[in-house]
Amino acid sequence: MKQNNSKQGATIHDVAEYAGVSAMTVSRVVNKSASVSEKMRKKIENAIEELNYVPNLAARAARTGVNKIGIIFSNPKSHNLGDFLMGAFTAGSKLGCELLIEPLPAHPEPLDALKTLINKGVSGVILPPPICDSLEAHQLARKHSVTALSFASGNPKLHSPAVLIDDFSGASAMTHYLIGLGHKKIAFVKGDPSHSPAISRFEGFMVAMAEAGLDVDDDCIYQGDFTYKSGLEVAQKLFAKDKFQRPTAIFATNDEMAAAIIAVAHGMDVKVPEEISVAGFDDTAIASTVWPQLTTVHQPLRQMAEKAVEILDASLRKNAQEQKHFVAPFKLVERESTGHC
Amino acid sequence: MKQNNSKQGATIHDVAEYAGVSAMTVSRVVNKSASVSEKMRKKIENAIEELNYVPNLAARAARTGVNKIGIIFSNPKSHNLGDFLMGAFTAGSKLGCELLIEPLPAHPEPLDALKTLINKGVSGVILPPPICDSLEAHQLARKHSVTALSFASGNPKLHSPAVLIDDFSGASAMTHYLIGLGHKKIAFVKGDPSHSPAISRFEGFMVAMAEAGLDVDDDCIYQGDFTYKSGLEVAQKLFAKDKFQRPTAIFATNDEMAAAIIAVAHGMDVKVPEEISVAGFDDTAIASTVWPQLTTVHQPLRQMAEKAVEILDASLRKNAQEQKHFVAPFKLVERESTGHC
DNA sequence: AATCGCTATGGTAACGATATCATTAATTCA
DNA sequence: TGAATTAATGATATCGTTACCATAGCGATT
Repeated sequence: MKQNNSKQGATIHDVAEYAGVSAMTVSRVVNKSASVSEKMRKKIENAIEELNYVPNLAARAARTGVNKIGIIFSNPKSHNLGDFLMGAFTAGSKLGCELLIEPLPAHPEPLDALKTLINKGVSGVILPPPICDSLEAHQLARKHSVTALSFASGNPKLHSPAVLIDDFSGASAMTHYLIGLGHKKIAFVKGDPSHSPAISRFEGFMVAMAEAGLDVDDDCIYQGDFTYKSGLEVAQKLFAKDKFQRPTAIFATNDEMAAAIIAVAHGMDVKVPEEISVAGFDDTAIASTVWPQLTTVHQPLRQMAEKAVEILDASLRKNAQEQKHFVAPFKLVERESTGHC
Repeated sequence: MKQNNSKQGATIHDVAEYAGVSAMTVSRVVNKSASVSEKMRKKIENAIEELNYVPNLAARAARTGVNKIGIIFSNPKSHNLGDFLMGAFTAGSKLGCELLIEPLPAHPEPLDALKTLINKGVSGVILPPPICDSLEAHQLARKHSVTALSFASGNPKLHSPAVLIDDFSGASAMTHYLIGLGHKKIAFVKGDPSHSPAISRFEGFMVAMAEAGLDVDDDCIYQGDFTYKSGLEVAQKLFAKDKFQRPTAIFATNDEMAAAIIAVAHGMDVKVPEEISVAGFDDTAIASTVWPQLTTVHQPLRQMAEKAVEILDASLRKNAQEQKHFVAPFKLVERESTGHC
C-alpha cells in the first residue's frame, strides 16, 4: 500500500467519476451537508474507500476560509504544554483550522488575552483553568459570537462545550488505591483554591476516605498552591513530625508538589516508598523525571486537546448536533513512589 | 486600525489594482521569484504596506501544494517540548507548511522514525540530537532528496543546514560567571557522551577554567547521563565528602541533573546557594520549577525551532541563497541557586 | 390537470494565489 | 543594421473545493 506522497492522490473528481456522479454530490457526502439518497451515499463512500480519497484541506480552505481557534494557556513553563500542543496541532492540521496561541501571563488582565484573540478574529477559543471558570470570560466570548470551550475545568458550564476528566473520580481512585496498599493515615495536599479541578480532587479524596471508613485528621490536610515551593513547605512541616505520628502516605493535588515532597524526603533520609508513599496528579513530565518516579493519575492531555479542537471545529461548521461535552478517561499510573504500608 | 477579521482583508488583486499593475507582478514581488524593476517593486511594496496585505496561505497552498516538514523528537516527556513545538508551529502556520511529528521512542530503530517520515512524503526534516549526528541519517535523507536540518547539534555538518547555540561559549560563560562569584573549586557533571552538545559544554568548562588559571581535579568531574537519577547519584557522592573538601560550586550539563543535585542538597541540609552554588544548562521548565530556582544557560528553543522551520521552508522553495546555519544567542539566566563563595 | 413544494442531483463560477506562456521593450552581438 | 537575446510585465488557465442556482422527478393539494 503506497503512502500518499507530496503528489496529491485522488481528488474529488476522481471519486465522482469512479462513482458515476458529480463532484458536488461527493462533496455533500464528505461534508454531510445536505440530503443525499442512501444508495448514492453508499456508492460514494465505497468509492472514497476504494480510491483512498482524502479531501485536500488547502483547497477547501481556499474556498471556505479557515476556522480560527484561539488557545489561551496559563503557564508557558508548564510541564505539560508539549503534550497539549501536540494534540491541538494534530487535530488542527487534520481539520485544517488555524490555531492562535496566546499566553495568559503576557497580559496585565486575564481577560485581555481573550480580547486579543477576539480581535484577531477567532471564532472559537479554548479556555483552561482558571479562566474557564470566569463568567465574564464566557460572557465576553458570547457577546462576540465566539464559542468558548472550557478545558479541564472542575465545574464546566452545561450550556457551553467542555473537555475534561472526572477529577473527582480520579482522586477517589487514587485514594482507594492507597487504601488498598494498607494505608490508613493519608495526608492530602490541596491545590490552588481558584482552580476548580483542585476542589473536585479534594472532594474525591474526602469521599473515598469516608467510604473506607477512615478518618481524616485536620492536621493531615495541607494547603498548597500547585507550586513546587509550596510542596517543599508542606513537606517540611510533615516531616518535622515524629516518625510514628506521621501519615504513611501523602497524596498531592498535582505532580509538582508531589515531586517536592519526594525531594525533601530524599534529603531527610525518609525512604520513599518504604517509609512514606507519595502520589501526585496529572502525570506531567516531572512525574517521570524525579526519582523514584511518581505514582500519579494520568490525564490524557494530548487526546483532550485533540478533542477540544475537533469539537470547536465541528461546532463552527455548525454540525451543531455534535456532542459538546467530552469526559476523557483518566488512568492511574503506578510507579515507584508508592508501596505497601 | 482594524484587525483583519475572519473576513479576508486585501487580496493580491486589490494590491495589484492599487499599484496599477497585474496580480502576477505583485506575486513576483511577494515571492522574490523573478526579476521586477526597482520602481515597480517600490510601488508594490508600498501598496502592500498601505493595504496591509497578507498573502492567503490556503490559496497559495491550493495552487502550489504544501511543504511537508518532518520533526523527529527524542523525548516526548521532555520539559522543553512545549517551547519547541510553539516555535515550530508558529513558523509553520506563518509559512503555510505542514508539520509532521514523529516521536523517536516509538521506533525500535532510530532510523525508522526518519523512514516513516520519508514515507509520508516530507521534503525536509528536523533532526535533534543524537540522531542529528548520525551519518547514516543524513545519508538516508539525501538518498531520498530530503533536506535534513541538524537541530542543536554539538558539531553540525557544514554542508547541511543547522540551527544551534554555541554550547562551548555558553558553558564557558557560565564557568566564568561562577569564577566571578569567587568560586575556585568547581565541579562539573558531564552529560550523555553520545549527545554532541554535552561534549562541547564540557570543553567550554575546561577551557574557561584553564583561562582563569584554575585547576580541575579529576575527582571534580562526574559522569552523568542527563537524567535526574544520574544527578541524584552524583550528588550523593559529592555530598558524602567532607564539607571543607567539597567544591563550592557545581555546574551540570543540563537542568535535570542540576535539579536533582539541589534536591539532595536540600535534604542533606546543605544550603543552596550559601554552601554550594548549583548551575544548570538549557533553561527548561524544571529550572524555574525547583526551589531555589536554577541559574542556568537559556537556550532560546522557541526561536530556534521557528528558524529551523523557516530555513527548511525557504530551502524547499529553492530560494537556495538563504543562510543555512543559524547560531542562536544563548543567555545566562541568573536565579537563586548560585551565589558568592 | 395544473400547481405547489419537496428531495435529489448537476452545472458553473469563484476562492486567492501561481505556473506557464505570450508579449513588449531594451540590450547585445555578429 | 538586423537578428538574437534578455528583462520586465501581462493574460489566461488552473489547483481542488464548495456556494449558489438551476433543474428534474415525484407525490400531494386544490
